[in-house]
Amino acid sequence: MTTDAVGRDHEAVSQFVESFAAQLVEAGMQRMPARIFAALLSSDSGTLTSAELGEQLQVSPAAVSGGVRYLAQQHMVAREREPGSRRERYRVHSNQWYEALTNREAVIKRWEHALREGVNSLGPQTPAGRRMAETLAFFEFVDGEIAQMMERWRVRREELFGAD
Amino acid sequence: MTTDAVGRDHEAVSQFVESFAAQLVEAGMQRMPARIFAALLSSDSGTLTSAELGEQLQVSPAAVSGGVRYLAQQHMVAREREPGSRRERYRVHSNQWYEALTNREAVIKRWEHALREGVNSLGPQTPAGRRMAETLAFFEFVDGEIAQMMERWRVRREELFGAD
DNA sequence: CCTTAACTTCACAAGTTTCTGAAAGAAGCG
DNA sequence: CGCTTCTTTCAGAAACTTGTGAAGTTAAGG
Repeated sequence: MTTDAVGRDHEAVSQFVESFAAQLVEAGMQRMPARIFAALLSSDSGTLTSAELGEQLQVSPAAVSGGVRYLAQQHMVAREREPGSRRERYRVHSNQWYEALTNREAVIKRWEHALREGVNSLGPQTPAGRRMAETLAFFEFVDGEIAQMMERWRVRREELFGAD
Repeated sequence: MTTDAVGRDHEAVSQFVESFAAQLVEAGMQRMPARIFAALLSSDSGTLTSAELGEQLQVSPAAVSGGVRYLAQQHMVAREREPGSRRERYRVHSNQWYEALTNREAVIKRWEHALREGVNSLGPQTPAGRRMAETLAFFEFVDGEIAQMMERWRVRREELFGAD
């Protein structure tokens, strides 16, 4: 097993990056953002520069740029400028990225909006309209529940891993 | 507004179907399954035949076949054979399809598996390994919470809409 | 058991997405 | 203020996806 000075098994890490990225793709994320994100996740510092990403993933600077833009929009990574350099570095917030995952706030709101439209188009007293109203109620319910769940997770997390 | 005998506004319904489908697409679903699903959702009986779907969505039987196969695999629709006919009909279970949505059982399990691999590849005592272990714990937590949440929803649903 | 209606599969064409190289755009540093 | 280094934008090529028509399969009903 080929390891570097700090004992990192590049081969195994790269394999993990690709397989985790594949899961993200399956869940609907675009390939390049997924690979970039997985690479960041498996870096010890949680940060990588654009050049490091390009190197590790064997892609052009343009691809990194595009992928990072998407991730930043989704609040899954933060961009930081290294002081005194034109180098940008991208960071995954260890204990916050998966909160972003469940924080589908915007997505859920859009669904709720579409469903409300549906209830109106179909008529609230039609069978289809009633089905839709029920679904809408479900999303409203889930919305509130998720917030509470994340609260419980923060408590739990502290128990398991100590203060943040 | 053009309506049929039972007062359905085809124009408005079709518009809803397309806009709801668009939301599903945005959330990662393929276009054809999304459109088929939205059409089923907005039908009063909750069922449509292959021919009806093709007609309403203006697509070939082959496209319907492919889309339905996907939806059936995801347990979002059930196939029923009309007795005494070669006609198949597809049904959305009004109060169960969105449970399927949250029932990402298989997806979550695969993520957990990938993360476990990650912890091993990176080493549980490395910073990256620890980050991954924390994420894994999060998914395990969510897994259990969702089950409880759905239980609460069933109670809530009964309050709101009566027994099923 | 043959006919026929219905669904499925498959090869391919059209459309879309994704990545690249090249050029343009910022920003540190002399 | 201009040189240099890094990032972004953009047009186009390559790869992938998606939907179609046509052929193939299944099963009802005579």
